[in-house]
Amino acid sequence: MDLMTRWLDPDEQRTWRAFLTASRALTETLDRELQRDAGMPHAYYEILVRLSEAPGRELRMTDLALVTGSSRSRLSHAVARLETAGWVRRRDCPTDRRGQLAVLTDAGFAALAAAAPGHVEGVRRHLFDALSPAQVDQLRRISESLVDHLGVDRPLS
Amino acid sequence: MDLMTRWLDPDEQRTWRAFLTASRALTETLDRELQRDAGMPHAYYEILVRLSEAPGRELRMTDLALVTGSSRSRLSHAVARLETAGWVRRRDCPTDRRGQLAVLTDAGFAALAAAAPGHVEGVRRHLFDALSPAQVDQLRRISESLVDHLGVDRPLS
DNA sequence: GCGATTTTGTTGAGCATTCAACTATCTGCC
DNA sequence: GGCAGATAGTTGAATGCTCAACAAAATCGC
Repeated sequence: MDLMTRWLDPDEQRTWRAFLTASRALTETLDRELQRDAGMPHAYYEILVRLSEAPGRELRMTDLALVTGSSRSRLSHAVARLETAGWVRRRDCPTDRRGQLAVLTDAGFAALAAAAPGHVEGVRRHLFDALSPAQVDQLRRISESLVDHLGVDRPLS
Repeated sequence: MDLMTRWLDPDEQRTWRAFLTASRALTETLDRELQRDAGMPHAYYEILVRLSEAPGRELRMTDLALVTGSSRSRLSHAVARLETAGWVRRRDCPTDRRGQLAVLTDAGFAALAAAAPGHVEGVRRHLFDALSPAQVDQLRRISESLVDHLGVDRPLS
């Protein structure tokens, strides 16, 4: 009955489980550190980062969802929360009356600036310090292959 | 003020963001597929897998938390849910009166058997089909380095 | 043995995410 | 111009996770 299923051989199994364990442990560790040190989950940090890099420090909700790899719904809830924190505000899009722009406030920029050094240090410690330069290069190629293959090009829902 | 911070250079930045996007997209895609096709999140699937591989199809809660990389609390909530689904039951540990054993039921095993082919196919399609054999090997080494480096050896909380 | 500490597992509150449903607006087409 | 369908964003309910607090039982140190 499983004649169609391309099961994983032991090597693949080992690779898959190691990858799962590593990526989960890494993201959870960084998420925990960020929550502890800056009072925000990693998803929110990413929103602030992307806004800080955008011209005018503002982005359309859909574009922000795209670059942060989240669904519209998730982003909508998240921005609502960031708005009550005073780190982001919304304004109407001038060219599309359906649209909303999320704008990074000065307080949001300050919160990001305060959080960044510790977080970057964490990324370096937990990821880059564990790998050789060749492995970092391999990881970039592998990740970019996966991103291409998965077609990460639209909001998740 | 940032003299101490080892910032990421552009290559590292690119690697980090690609990795983040890839691992998030991969896990979310598989999670969504599993939820759609088998009615369970990936975390629950993993619990069933690990129980199915254990002698007697049962494990101590702490050990199960360890191998699934979850906190005791998460596991406790999850097993409670799996118990109401009829896929797992609990029994007292005979050698430690504090302890609980999570036991995979026949219904749980059947649910796992039904879910596995589709999920494995998804892993192959979304992960292995995107990579060359050399890259798979690299990914294994990289992931194992990370796991070692992160010290994944105890429940998360 | 016995008190201090550790370990095991659960619980409840709060938060983040998902999913489906919904409104409002825009675009394409005739 | 006007209608059909697509797109933008929000909402609320349900689900899962985190964190801190807790009870019970085991272990350590003397």
